[in-house]
Amino acid sequence: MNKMQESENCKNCSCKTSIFSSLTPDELEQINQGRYTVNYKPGEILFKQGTPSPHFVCLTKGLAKLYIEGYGKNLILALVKPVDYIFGPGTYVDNRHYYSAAAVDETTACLVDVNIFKKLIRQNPDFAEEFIQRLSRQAIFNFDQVISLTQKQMPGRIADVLFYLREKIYGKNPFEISISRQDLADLSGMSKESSIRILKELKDEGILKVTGNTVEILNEKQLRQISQTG
Amino acid sequence: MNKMQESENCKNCSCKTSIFSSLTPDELEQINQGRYTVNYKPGEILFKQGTPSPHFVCLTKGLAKLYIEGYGKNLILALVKPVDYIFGPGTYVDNRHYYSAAAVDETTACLVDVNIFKKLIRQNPDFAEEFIQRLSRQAIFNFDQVISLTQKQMPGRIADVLFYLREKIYGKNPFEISISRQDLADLSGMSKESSIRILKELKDEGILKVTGNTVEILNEKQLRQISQTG
DNA sequence: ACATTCCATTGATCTATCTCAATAATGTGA
DNA sequence: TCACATTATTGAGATAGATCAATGGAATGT
Repeated sequence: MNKMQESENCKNCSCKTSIFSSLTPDELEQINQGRYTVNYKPGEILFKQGTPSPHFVCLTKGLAKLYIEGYGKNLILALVKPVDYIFGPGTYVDNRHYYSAAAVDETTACLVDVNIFKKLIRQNPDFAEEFIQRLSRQAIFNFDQVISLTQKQMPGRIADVLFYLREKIYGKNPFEISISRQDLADLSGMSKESSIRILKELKDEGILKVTGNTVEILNEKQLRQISQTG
Repeated sequence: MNKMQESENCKNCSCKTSIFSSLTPDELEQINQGRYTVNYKPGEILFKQGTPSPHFVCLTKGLAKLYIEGYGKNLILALVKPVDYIFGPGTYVDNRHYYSAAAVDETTACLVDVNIFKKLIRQNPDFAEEFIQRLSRQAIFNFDQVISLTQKQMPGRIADVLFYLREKIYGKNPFEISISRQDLADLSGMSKESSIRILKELKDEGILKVTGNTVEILNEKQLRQISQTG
C-alpha cells in the first residue's frame, strides 16, 4: 500500500514555482502545515469520482491520469506530471470529485487541506487571480478536446493526442509512452483496437516510428495535416 | 442594426440577484458606470470566436447560444437566458473569445467593462468565490456534456438535450423550442437529418409529442431510460 | 523455468451515423 | 397574394468505427 512520508518544507519545493509563486513565505508555511506526502504505485487510485474531495493534490513525481468514468468506458481528461496540481471543480460546488485520478508511473503527491487553499484564495488576490487563470486555461483546453473528440475522425484524434503527449507530457520527440493502448484510446475516445490500428496506419505511412512503447514523430507536417483534416 | 439604449440602474436590475448579490452598493455602482445595453435580433452575433473580449455580457432578455466553430460544423456549448451572464475563459488568458455567441430570440444584453469586473474580483473575496463557483459549475456541466457526446448514441444524446431544454431553458413541459433543428443537432453533436429522425422516432414511440416547434415529454421515465442506456 | 495473467495485435463482421439528393412545408418581402 | 428563400422531412446509399473472436507477446510470481 501507500506509505506516508515526512518530506521537506514547501519553501524548498519545486511546486513553489507554479501557482504558489504568488504566496508569501507565511502563506506558504500555512500550506506546509496542512500537508502530507503519499507515494503511489502504477495503477493505484489517487481518488475516485464521486468521493469527497477534502484536499487538493500536488504532483511532485511521476505521472497520473485524470479520467471520467462514463457509460461503460473511461474518458481521460488529462495527464498530470510534476510540477502540477489537481484541483477538481467539485471543491467549490459540493465537495465531490467529478473525475477519478490514478497513477500511471510511480508517483508522489502532496495532499493539502482544501480549506487552507480556500482561505488563501480569499486573502490573497494575486493567488486568486492566478487560480482563475488556471481554471480558464483548463476550460480552453477542454474546448479543444471536445472539438477534437466530436468533430474529427480517428486519425485526427490520434494525431492530436500524439502532439499532446510530445509537447505537454514527455517534452521530447522520440518519446516512450508509459500509458497503455487502452489509455491512448480513452484519450482519443475510441476503442483500443481502433487506436492500435490507427497507430499502425500512421506507422505504415512513414509518419510515425513505433517500436513497442517508443513513438517518434517522423513527419510532423503530415501529422499536423491529419490533425487539421479531421 | 443594434440600437444602444440607456437603461435603468444596476441596483434595480434583476441581474443583481445572481452573482452580483455579493457586491456592495458602491461596487454595483461601479459596474453600472462602465455598462451599456444592446438589443439583438434573432440570428445576430453578440461576439465572434477569436475576437478580443473587452467586456462580459449579462443577458437581461431573450435567448442566446454559445457555440464553438469547429471543423465544418458548430458545437453549441450552452444556451443562455436571463438572468445569466457570459464570461469566456479567454478573459483571464489572452483576452480572446474561445466561442461565439448569437441571439436566438430577440435579445437584450448589458456589456460591462471587463477591467471593472477583474478589479472587483480582486477586492471582494465573496464575489471572487462566487465567480469561482460559477466557473466550477460550468466545468462540471461541460464534463456531463462531453460524456454524453462521446459515449452515448443519438437517442441518448437527444434525450439529454431535451431534458436540458425543459429543465434549464424553458422550464415547463410542453415547451416551444425557438432553436432550429440544426441547433438541436449542434447541441447533440450530430447532423440535422439525424436529429430530425431521432425526434420522429421518439414521437412514433409515444415518448414525445412533437407539433411543429412545440415539444412535450409524455413518457419521462422512458426518456430517462434512453438517456441512461446511451 | 514454467504457468498465469495481462496487454497488444490482427481479421472479419456488423451497425450507427453521415452524406447526398429530392421533396415538402413554412415563412418573408414586394 | 404570389414568388422566393429558408428550413424541415424523408429515403437510399456509403462508411467510419465498434464489437467479437482468436492469437501472439511480454511481464510477473512461484
